[in-house]
Amino acid sequence: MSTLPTSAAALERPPQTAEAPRWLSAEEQRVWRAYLHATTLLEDHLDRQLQRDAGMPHIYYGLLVQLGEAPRRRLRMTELAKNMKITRSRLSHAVARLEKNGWVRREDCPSDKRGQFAVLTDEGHEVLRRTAPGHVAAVRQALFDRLTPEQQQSLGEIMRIVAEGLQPKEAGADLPWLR
Amino acid sequence: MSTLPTSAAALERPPQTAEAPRWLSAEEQRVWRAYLHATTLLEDHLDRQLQRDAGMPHIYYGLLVQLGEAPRRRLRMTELAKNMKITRSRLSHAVARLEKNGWVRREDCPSDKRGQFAVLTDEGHEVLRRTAPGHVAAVRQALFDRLTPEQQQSLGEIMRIVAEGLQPKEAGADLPWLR
DNA sequence: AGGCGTAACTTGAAACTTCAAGTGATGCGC
DNA sequence: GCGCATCACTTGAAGTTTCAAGTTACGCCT
Repeated sequence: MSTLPTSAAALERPPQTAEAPRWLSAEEQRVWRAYLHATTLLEDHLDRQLQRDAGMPHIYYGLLVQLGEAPRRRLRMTELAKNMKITRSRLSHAVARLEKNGWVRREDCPSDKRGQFAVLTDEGHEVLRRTAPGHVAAVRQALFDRLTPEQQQSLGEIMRIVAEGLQPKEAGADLPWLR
Repeated sequence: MSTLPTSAAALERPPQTAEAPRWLSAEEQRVWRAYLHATTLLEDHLDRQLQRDAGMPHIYYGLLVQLGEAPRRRLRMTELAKNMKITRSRLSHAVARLEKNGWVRREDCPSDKRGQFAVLTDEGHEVLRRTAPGHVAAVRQALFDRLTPEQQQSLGEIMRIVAEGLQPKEAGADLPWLR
């Protein structure tokens, strides 16, 4: 296909900029706005809740959770970034901050000298233990308590589909989505 | 109630920290993780799309859209912040940046000297006109094209419920949620 | 063994957000 | 018409994220 003459190529690629854009219908707009409102409000809500009760934003808390669930409470940086859907750069800065707090420690990977483990410290584990109940309560109150079981299930399906669609096509390949 | 003896008060307020926290079930966790993954990936995706094609992050784009839809292409700062579910402070900084780009202009409110209007400039309108099709396409591709009509409807309902729950209880009152 | 493309991770600066404090205006009670 | 609590908005600093560029190590190819 890429070897076709340019004129044919131009024909087969109807310039998207010239196509009449398919605007969102009134109903689609309502859905999209609701999505934006709900996600902004919820993120904001949980950020404040955790900043207040645990001294860190929501995503940092998520990092500790990941580490807490991992074997030996440690994860390679790239692995952790992948689990949390964030860039390595962002993770580097975040771990640096968590390290200053004494909640995470870095360890060299013995088998690959480029590699680093992020390890949950005992202090980190303790923070998690202390603040997890409050956080779960906040999530329940804002989300689960307001939805019927059917809605919860539906939400799960929808979110899986969306996440799936935005993720790398390849399974075991490298991580093209990580910048 | 607040005048009861402390012992009774202690009784009537079963210390929430002592209650056995209702952890998320395995299924609830799956839903919650899917939600977090999808929302992070989508936000990231749209931020990149708009940064690339319009030179601004998603939320700044949203501000322009709001202004574009408003009568006389202008909105009071507080109104705009409320529509977008962000704090006034954040909006102040954002508008300052958009002003530098020449996409928004501030105007004094004649009837209330404290007030400011954010006004969409012609350049701002032009940017919107030029980049809207691409953005709609991105939203469709990431979200609507992947969902059945039933799922779209369900998503709308769910998100309305969640947003509703996180918003100020009072209708016409002031804006307690704005910090 | 020596290159060389790439992987894993970090860094610094610029952009953005949050937080607390600050500036004037408003309007209401007296 | 004078306080004074509140409102509308801004500001600066500290914290976080992005972006591009950097460092070191790995693995493969010859």
